[in-house]
Amino acid sequence: MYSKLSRIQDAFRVFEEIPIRDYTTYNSLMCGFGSNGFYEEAVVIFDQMLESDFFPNVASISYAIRACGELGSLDRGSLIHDCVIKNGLYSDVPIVNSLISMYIKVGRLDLGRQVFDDTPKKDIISWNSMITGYARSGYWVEAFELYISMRKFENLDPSRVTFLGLALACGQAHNLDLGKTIHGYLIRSGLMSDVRLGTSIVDMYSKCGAVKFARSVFEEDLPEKSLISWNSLLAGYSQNGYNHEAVLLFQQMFVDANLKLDAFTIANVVPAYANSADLQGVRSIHSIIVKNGLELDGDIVLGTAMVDAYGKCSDIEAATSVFNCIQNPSAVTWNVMISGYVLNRHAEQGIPLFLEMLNSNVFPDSITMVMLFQSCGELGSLKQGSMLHGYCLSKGFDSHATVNNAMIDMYIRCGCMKSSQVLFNSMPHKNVVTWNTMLGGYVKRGHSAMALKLFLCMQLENMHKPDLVTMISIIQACTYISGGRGGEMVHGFALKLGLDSDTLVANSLVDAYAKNGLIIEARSLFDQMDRLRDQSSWNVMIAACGVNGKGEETSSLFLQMEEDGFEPNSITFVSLLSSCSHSGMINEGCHYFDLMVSKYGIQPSLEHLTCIIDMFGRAGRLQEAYQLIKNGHHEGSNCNLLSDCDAVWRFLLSACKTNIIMELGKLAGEQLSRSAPDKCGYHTLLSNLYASGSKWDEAAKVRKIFEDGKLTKKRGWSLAMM
DNA sequence: GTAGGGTTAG
Repeated sequence: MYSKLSRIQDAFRVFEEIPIRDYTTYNSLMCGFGSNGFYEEAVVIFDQMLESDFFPNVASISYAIRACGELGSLDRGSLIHDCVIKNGLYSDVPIVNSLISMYIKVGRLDLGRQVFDDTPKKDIISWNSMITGYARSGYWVEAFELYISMRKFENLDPSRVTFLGLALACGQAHNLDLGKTIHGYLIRSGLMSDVRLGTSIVDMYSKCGAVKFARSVFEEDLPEKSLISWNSLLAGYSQNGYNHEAVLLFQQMFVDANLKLDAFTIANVVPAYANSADLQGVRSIHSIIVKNGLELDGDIVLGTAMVDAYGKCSDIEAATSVFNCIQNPSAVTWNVMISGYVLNRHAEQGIPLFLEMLNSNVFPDSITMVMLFQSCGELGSLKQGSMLHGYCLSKGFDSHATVNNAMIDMYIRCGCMKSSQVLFNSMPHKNVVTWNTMLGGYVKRGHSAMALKLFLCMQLENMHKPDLVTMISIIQACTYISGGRGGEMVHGFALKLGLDSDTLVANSLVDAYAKNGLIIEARSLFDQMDRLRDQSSWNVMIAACGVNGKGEETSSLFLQMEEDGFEPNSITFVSLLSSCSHSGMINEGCHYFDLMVSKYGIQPSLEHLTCIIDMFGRAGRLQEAYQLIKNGHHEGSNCNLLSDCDAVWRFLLSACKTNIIMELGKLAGEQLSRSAPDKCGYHTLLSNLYASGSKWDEAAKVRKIFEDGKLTKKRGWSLAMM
């Protein structure tokens, strides 16, 4: 009685007090433990039973097998399996079914299949368990083969559960065609009115990325919707990048009084907020979690999603604090935490966190390695990266293509092209990302010719079709090869590969033509783009005019851009300002700067300010640039670039040197000596400024301070070493 | 006594 009321402690107390026990006592207690999730306890009772006078009967054995499956305990499960064989229970179908299910739950599909093949008697449950087992792991071929055998050789009719399994197989394998067939069959047989089956079809379409179909099934085919139906559609939106739709659906669910949202709902909507970098949204979800009494620590998936969300929204403190709340972080939790640190410019936390992870006995997976290589690459830490490379070899992670790709990227970022090449050449199973990483690496490091050579190899090998990412890298490579015809060449590639109608590719091509000085070709391609144009296209075209000295064309482009409904962004103004600077259009430049701040409310960035300095510098009117920035338009903002940003001062100082403007240069030098005394770069700049103005004494003085500084440092080191 | 729809990282 107590067991059925979920008051398992009381049940156990009563059990302890019963002096004379029989099968029913043991079985009902095991059943009680099992159905309340106390599998460990169920197994303990089973052990006690073995020691007692009552040998377990079929019911107790099947309870015990189930408990082993839930616990993931292969060893215990196999022991009971032996016991089943010894006692001649192999002809009991439910026992055999429990064994199949247990092996599948502990992740041993092969052993489950062995039992399935060996057993003389099977029923629909045996077939369904095996089909669902394959389906969960995405082995749709095996799942369907079994289904066909079942119909053909056993003449068994499929049940609803069979179709749940088959729909799941299609979803896991992203097999949309087969999924549609199943859907059609369910409609014809009138089974779609079953909420579970209908929901499994929504889920199948969601997993196949066909969210429109998922939505229409949800709306039209489901006469009755459960919370799971809603959650399945929400997952479909969220996982396929339909963030806005996911949020809207969630809000609809939130106001619907008949729905009591659960951890699945929340875990599904969180990535939608996270991927649109909506910190407010994530915070509101956090408060919903608290209000609904859903513990972040209680559901590891939800907790992990929250850590990830805060990380992606740049609130690393909140991410850390959620992470610290989680008692038993999973490997995924550790992974998202490491990733959060890398994203938020704290890559140095990667390795220490990894060591902590190992300490807490959570085994890292291939994604952990990918994250750690990212952090080493970000830090340029070749030493840590190489050590991690060794670790991967010893643990067998080097068999994962993604890990190898991350390693190649790490070596490239650490400036070690040789190692990345060796690794690349040694990889037996490359994928398109491998090629793209290596290609992109050559481009980033300025080895355009090598990139083109590799691109040729890729096509000769003919194993992996170049994709958009390949194309963008190749366009960039061609932008900087000599002869000026790189743009045409790469345009040819894009046409051949059928990638020319992609906006990103077309934008890069416009840029490539422009940088090769072919402004006419750039403009003509830009005009052809028509509906393909996005905001970035306009930015690229404006910049293209700028570098080719066509400053006057930018104003009309800017007007057209606004007419076409694209609002200029920060990058647009960088392009505009740099174009004005190249064409010596100071008045227009000032006008755009003013427009940017007052009309569009965009805070000037370092790039904008360097354009301004460059623009005035070219005319020898640096004092005005200084005034503009100083009096500028950033009053009231938190960040005053002139007092906070050394880079602006350094750029100003450097411009003063070129223009031999002593007073302002000195001012910039003094500012730098105050704000960045440890960085010696400014000494050189300042002494060069004095030297170019023939103020040799001052130049020498600055140099002396610089040399002395170095000397002190050296002395400090020798002292420390003694 | 056995099977049975949904969740996180790249």
